[in-house]
Amino acid sequence: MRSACPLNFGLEQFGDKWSLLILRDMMFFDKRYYNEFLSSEEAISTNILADRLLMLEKEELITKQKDTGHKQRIRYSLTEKAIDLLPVILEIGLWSDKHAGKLITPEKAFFLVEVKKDRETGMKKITDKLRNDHIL
Amino acid sequence: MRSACPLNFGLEQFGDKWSLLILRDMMFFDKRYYNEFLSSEEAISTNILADRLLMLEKEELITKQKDTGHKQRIRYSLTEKAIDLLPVILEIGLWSDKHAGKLITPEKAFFLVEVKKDRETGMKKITDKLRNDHIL
DNA sequence: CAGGATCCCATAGGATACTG
DNA sequence: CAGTATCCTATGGGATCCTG
Repeated sequence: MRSACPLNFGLEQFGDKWSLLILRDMMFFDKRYYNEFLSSEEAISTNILADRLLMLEKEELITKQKDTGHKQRIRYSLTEKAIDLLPVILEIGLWSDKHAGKLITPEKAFFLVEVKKDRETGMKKITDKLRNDHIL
Repeated sequence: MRSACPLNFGLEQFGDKWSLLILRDMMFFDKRYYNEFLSSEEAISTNILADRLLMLEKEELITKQKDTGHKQRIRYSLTEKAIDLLPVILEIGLWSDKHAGKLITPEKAFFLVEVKKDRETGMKKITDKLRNDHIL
C-alpha cells in the first residue's frame, strides 16, 4: 500500500476503470451473472472481467453463490461493504451530470433521478432495495 | 469514450490512481507547487506528475499561473469544477474510514472530521475555504 | 456458461539524467 | 524549479481460443 491515507485506500480498492462499472451493473441494472456483465456497453473483455470478479471477491465487495439447482452457473451478490459504495458512485454521477454537458444522455443518468430530487431519501430508497436483494 | 454513462464519464476524467491524490494535496494540504506534489507520501514520479498536471489542466480541473514576481515558478489552482469533486473525495474517505480498519490512521483521516460531525455543514465549510483560496 | 491460457500490444509508472 | 527525455519493467487490456 502506498500510504495510510483513506482516499488512497479507497483508490487502491476500486480506483481502476472497471470495478465500479461492474458494481454499477449490479446496483442499477440488476445484473448478477458473468455473461450479463460481458454485455455492457463498455465492452469489458473476458480476462479483465474474470480478474476483476476475483479482486472484488477478495476485497469482499461481492460474493459468489452456486445457482440453487443443478446448474453450475454462478450468481454474484453485493455485500454490505459494496452497498456502502453507493454514495461514492452517486456523487461521481452527480458530478458528471453537472459537468459533462451533452456527453451523457438523460436515459443513461436515470439512476440519478431519485437523489437529484432529494439526496437523503433517494439514497435510502436505493439502499433499501439493494439490501432486500442482498438478502435473497 | 467508452459510453455515455455518467459514472463512466467521471471515471475517464479522474478514475486513475493519481489524479484525485493531487487534488487532495491541493484541497487539504494546501499544496500548490510542483515540488510540493513530489514530496507526498505516495511518491509520484516526475513524468507521471507532469503528465497528470497537463491532463488536469486540459480537463479544466486546475489552472496554472506564473508566480507573481520575477521567478518562473508555477502556481496551480483549483477550478470550481475541481472543487465540485469534494463530495466524491469525501465519500471515498468516509467509506475507507468505515472499512479499512487499522490500515488508515486517525491523523491521515483528519480531513474527514468536519464531515463526520455533520455532512452538510462540514462540506460547506471546506468548500467555502477552497473557494476563498481560489479567488486569491 | 464460467473462466483459464495465450499472445501481443498499449499504457502506466519507477529511476535517473538532462535542459531552459 | 519545472519540467523533458530516456530506459526499462510491470500492468492493463483487447482478441482469440480452449476447457471443465
